Amino acid sequence: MIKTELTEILQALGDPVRLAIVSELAGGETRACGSFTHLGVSHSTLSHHFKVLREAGVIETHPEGSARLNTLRRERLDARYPGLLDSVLAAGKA
Amino acid sequence: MIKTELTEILQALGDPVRLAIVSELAGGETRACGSFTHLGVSHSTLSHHFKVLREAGVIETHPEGSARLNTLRRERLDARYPGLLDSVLAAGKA
DNA sequence: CTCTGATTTCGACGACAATCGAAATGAACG
DNA sequence: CGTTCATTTCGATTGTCGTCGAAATCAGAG
Repeated sequence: MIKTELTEILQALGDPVRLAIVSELAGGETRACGSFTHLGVSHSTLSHHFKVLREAGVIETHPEGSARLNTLRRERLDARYPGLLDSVLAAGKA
Repeated sequence: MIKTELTEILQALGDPVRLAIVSELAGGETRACGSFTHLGVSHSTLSHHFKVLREAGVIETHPEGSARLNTLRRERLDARYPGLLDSVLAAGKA
């Protein structure tokens, strides 16, 4: 299965936990990894999902003190795939 | 993993073969299942992918003579998830 | 330097997904 | 009804995915 960049993004967003993460990051606020425990998965699983989103180019992580803050790479996604993120987020909110 | 309707659609579109099928159906033409052999997978695999797309509500299949014609359920998708299909198709074309 | 809190990596495991070939189904047609 | 063509289902295999707990890493505080 030859995975393209687009299918990788769609696949990354196609998991409920990851879609919830992206949805919560969509407000623009940067959030630490540890603030997602309410999603009901363990820390190691969360870390795995962050890695998938990072490798798909959906989020980026930069260390800030002892924690790591995650932000949505909205500009990059909007430039490369116009409207995609917005429609997914709008659909997820409804 | 509690799969929602949206994540099911995103996951369905997150496979290269299925995205290619949807892309080719986007012209509006209805195509028989058998006309996708150029994607490099067997008939049974094609049938499986059509089933996934059908169950996700992305396409519909109606028998026409001895063959089955597939069409994209564009109106339904556009109504439920405005802009989603268009942005995915535009991204896939670029 | 050690302790502490936050995150990642490491195996491991069960579930699911993509794929195939072969067999079954179904619909026209002689 | 039997043949033929198109599609689906079946059974099997192989690989990937989501998940966990435990161990490793890493950055700051004492």
